[in-house]
Amino acid sequence: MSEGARLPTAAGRGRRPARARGDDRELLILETAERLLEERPLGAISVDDLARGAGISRPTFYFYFPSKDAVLLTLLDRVVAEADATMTAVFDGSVTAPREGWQRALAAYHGTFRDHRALTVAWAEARATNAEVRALWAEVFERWVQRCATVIEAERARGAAPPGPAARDLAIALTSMNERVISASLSGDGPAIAPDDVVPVMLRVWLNAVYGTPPD
Amino acid sequence: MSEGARLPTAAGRGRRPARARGDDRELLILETAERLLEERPLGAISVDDLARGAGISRPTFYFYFPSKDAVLLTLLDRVVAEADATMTAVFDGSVTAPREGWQRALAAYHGTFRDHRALTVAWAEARATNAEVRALWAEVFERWVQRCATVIEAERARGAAPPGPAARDLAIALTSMNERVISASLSGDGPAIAPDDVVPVMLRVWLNAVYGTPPD
DNA sequence: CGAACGAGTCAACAGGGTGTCGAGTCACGG
DNA sequence: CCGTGACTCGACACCCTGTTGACTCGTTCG
Repeated sequence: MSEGARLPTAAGRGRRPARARGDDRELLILETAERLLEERPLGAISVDDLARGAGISRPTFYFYFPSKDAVLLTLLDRVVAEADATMTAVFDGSVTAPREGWQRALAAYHGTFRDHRALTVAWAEARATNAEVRALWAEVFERWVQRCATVIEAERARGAAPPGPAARDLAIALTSMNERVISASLSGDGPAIAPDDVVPVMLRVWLNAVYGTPPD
Repeated sequence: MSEGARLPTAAGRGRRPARARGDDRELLILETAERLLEERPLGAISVDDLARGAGISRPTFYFYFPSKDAVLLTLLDRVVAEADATMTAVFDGSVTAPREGWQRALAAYHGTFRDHRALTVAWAEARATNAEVRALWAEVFERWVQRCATVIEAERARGAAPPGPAARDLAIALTSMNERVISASLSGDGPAIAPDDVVPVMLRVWLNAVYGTPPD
């Protein structure tokens, strides 16, 4: 099917369409993966499904990716980049009140994952069995923890927050909460907080944990 | 191997050793599973491993359990029963101070899972792919949430705790934190809180979330 | 032009896992 | 001794993964 399409892409720019076909296929595989993940869990998607979805045979799939998980990893790298950008913007943005700063950070965190529901759920699933996925998550988690720990220490230093457990431990505990609460809310199994209440509830716990009775 | 063993068990009691052999085998499979889980993750254990570990062939395994996950489920049922017993004891026990009550509850929660590290990690892994495991966990989680929500409401009613987010939402958020923090601490991948600090840190977050600046 | 090359492609295979079927064995109770 | 029910497993059907080797087809270069 679609045999007639003979690299009409980027024709005007001329000069060597090298790997034009290949890039298309790669993209198609990624899109197929994202599409299939919307309708069923990662475990129910085979390499053959991805290959056929992209109009190629299974062996050809392996020409582009070393495994099914590698496709997921590529997809996740994008989300990670997006999340990092958002996170940096939020942490560097001007904060008038502490409450507002934390609120914005939590909303950004929540928003990023909510915008990629299927991917987030698949991520959680793959983390259980794939070491690379686990490592990628650990990396993201660690960055978030460090930023939060830094802020908590700053708040303590300027006397806005009382002393307490090691800032890092507190950050780990609270970030763990975020992760699990959001994951449960998105995957929909088990008791979960209603989507619209996720951020307010988390915010409340964060503020209490960092400041005791919250400011304002 | 061990062919010579000809049901010498329960010989004195006489009268039909019906299913004596079978019960042994079933037990042996469960023990094998628990033993193998100490040394490698669930995904790296095949039905054949379980069967050979119990000295039987793969088809015979299916006489006792419908699948590998069913073995895990049986193992988990025991832990759940134990956890429920502990939990009930803790919640019904006399509490002199609120702080002490929560501290005891969190320590019990943490202790139950720490005492079954391998099983807890396997549980988390299986939850990603198996609906029954997910359902069992949801049940346990829900019971814990309800008990906590009830206590939070009682504390608010008697004026010990200030109003805040729906008690149930707060309970879900905090229980989610427990789950993830303990799971990370036991599985050892990614940033985690040191084992001995898990309960103190969680306690601090719980008290702040429920009471604002904690009592005492 | 024609050989050489590299990207892209896939049928066929090897290997490992799951779950099932049917034909057994064996110890009792009638 | 003959059934019956617990128990056992060789062999099979299937599904999935990852690899191999041959093949097509543009491009490039002598």
